[in-house]
Amino acid sequence: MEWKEQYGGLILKQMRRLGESVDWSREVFTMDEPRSRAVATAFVRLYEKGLIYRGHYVVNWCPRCLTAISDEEVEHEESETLLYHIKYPVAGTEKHITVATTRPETLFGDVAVAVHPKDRRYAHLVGKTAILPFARREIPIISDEYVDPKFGTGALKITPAHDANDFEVGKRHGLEPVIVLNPDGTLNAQTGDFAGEDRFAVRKKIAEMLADRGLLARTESHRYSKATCSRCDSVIEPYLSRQWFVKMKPLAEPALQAVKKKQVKFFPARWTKTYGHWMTHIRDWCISRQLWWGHRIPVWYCGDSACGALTVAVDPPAACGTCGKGGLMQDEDVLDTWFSSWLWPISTLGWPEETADLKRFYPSTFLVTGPDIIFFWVARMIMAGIEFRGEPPFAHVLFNGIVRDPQGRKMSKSLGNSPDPIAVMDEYGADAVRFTVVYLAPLGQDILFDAKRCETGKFFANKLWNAARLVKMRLADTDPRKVKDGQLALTLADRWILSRYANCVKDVTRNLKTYRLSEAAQALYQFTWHEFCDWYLEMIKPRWTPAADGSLPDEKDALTARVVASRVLDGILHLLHPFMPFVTEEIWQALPHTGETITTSAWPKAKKAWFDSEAEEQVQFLQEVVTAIRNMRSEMNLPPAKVVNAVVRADGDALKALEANRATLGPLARVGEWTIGPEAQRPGVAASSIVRGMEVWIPLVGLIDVAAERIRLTREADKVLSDLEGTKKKLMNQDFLSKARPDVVQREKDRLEVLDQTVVKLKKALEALRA
RNA sequence: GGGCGAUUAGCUCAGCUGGCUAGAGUACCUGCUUGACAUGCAGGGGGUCACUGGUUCAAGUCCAGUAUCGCCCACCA
Repeated sequence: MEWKEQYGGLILKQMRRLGESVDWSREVFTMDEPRSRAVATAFVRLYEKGLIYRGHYVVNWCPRCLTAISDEEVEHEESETLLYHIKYPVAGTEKHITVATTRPETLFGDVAVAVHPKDRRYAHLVGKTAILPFARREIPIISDEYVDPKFGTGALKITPAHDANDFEVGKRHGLEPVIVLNPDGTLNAQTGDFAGEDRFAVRKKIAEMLADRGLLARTESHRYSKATCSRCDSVIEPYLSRQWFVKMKPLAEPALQAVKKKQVKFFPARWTKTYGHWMTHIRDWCISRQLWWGHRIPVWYCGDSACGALTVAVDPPAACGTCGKGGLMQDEDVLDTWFSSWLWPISTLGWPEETADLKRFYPSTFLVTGPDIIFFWVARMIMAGIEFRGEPPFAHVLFNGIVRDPQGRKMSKSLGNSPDPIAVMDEYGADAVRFTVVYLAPLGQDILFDAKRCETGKFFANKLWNAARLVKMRLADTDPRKVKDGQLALTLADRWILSRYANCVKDVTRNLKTYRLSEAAQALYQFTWHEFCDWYLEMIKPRWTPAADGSLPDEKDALTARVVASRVLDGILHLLHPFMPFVTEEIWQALPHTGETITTSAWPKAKKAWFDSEAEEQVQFLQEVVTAIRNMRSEMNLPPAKVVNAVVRADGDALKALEANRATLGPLARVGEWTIGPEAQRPGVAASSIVRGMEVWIPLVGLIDVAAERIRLTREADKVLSDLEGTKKKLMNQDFLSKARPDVVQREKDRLEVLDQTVVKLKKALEALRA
């Protein structure tokens, strides 16, 4: 209980700090009374259905934990060991039969030597007996299909108590198993002089002694998969003991169907294959543990040896269910922790009582977890849900990637490579950590996590904070909620940001629906920073920034900017809220808002009217012009403070767009005077750039670095020429023209035209420099 | 032995339905005390998309195979 307070408390603290959205009033503990009752009830019901049984079997035994563990708790690792070829003398002859084993120390537990029935090499020995070295026991030489004649010597020592397959072979031949190990992995009294010594020490010693007696034919190195305990890393011993098991096949079948029929859907879908494979090859689940911590097995044994019956019950029975006598003893073992975990979806809702919660909340919509516990937990929850409630506990399962350290290793206590989440949050902030981790983790992909990467989220939060600060400041005492659409006059920039925003809403919402959280986060990051902040907030500065005397260029225009900016910001806050709950709530509260908390306010919707491809197209063009001018300025080493003039030769829509947005473009490109028109001429010495086939010049008398400009233009021309070549090639291809989609063909044609013009004009610009 | 993932800029990775003239963050170079933000702004260099074949008008994207790394499963001593 102390342990629970300490570590359970830490996890809860981390959850609160991370801002997890949790109903804290429903916190329960796996060992509390209602949950214990659920566990006992499940056991009793399965027992009564004949799905739980007790028996002697070879199980995975951990000599350090001193308990049986399930197959899932065993880890396998490719490893190298020695394969010992040991000669067993054949009784009554001078001959030997040589067996191959990796564990010579278990020879004391041998009860037979087996060969394949069709193996001619050994046919004459079947029926004879072999003499076990040291043990002075004779054991039969038998034949069994199980033996692989091609492995080792083709003769197999049979040790039923310490090998699951040998156990089966032994059973077929009516051979009594001999246990030679103590629970702690030392040899037992069966082994005479070796009793009390560790299995690995004995292995070495036996090998030496066999060699001394000429009974060790040879050793060879052998690759095998080493089985270790997932908790303590000790080498697992197959060990014959009495344990409780759950019969899995009947439970697995409906659970397998539920996933096949998409009643339960996995994200990413590939895990359904893993699940399906495991479910089809499932083996019975060993649920008893020889530990002190856990739910006791709800089984009582009659104290009367004449009766000896067992009573299985949820509540401790007063008397034996068979003979009615008292003095019952409860089973000493406890249950595998997963035996309570698999009931989690129902036990937390009050099962086995038919509670209101259970009726209302079962089944739930989805589960988030790691793929490393798909068998331990997910599969078993589905089985338990169907078994006890008649339907699966959830519709969707999201499998997160696993967070690894920068070297790609799994976070583990022994490596000490897992950062303390609280410390990371202290350094970067909870929102930053949340955002960064989601941003970095594509659906189901493991991520290499370095705390330093949380800068991404931290800087982003800072950016958002400052953008909000600007909006709040410029909003002055305007309350955008009270402004009617009719009071607004949307400019191109406004239409553009609303359109981009609508796209962003669509994108984020769609990605969230399919659990592509990282893509949703990236879309938000991109939109917020590089469209809303970098462009929109810059574009509207001339409109809503008051002069020194507090006056605005145009009241209606300023109002429109205020309303659009604050609406888009409000939308961003909502979309971002699941990723960064703290900072978004804080900002939202500081701005005019409706409702108590952003958490429960409505999720943004993209209004159809906002999608405006014309505005997007036009602004994109203007951005290209601005970028071209910035590029020229930068390459010509013109300081940002230096205001220059610009000349653009343009006509048609381009001309209109430029004319209409002079005031917006000026500050962005730091251009003072614009000369725009179809007849505009290169102004003598100038830097030039071609945007969509139109020439843009910056007159630079006395300022231009001719050599630098020539290099820049040449580089530009090279790139355009190679693009041009590719495009030409495509358009000369008859198959392309006839088979490609018409819009694709048209796009290539348009591109060709623009590129052609660009090349011509770049060449002209280069010539002009020569003069 | 089976299954699954990964292989794209120096590094960490996006790129879902094939149209990419291949992106982001970071690192790097240049210039900026531009009245929200130097946790910032602007500009720039940097990639034969592991390899080999195939399908297609068109492949980072689809198919087959190969290689390397990683994970999971499997009762061959």
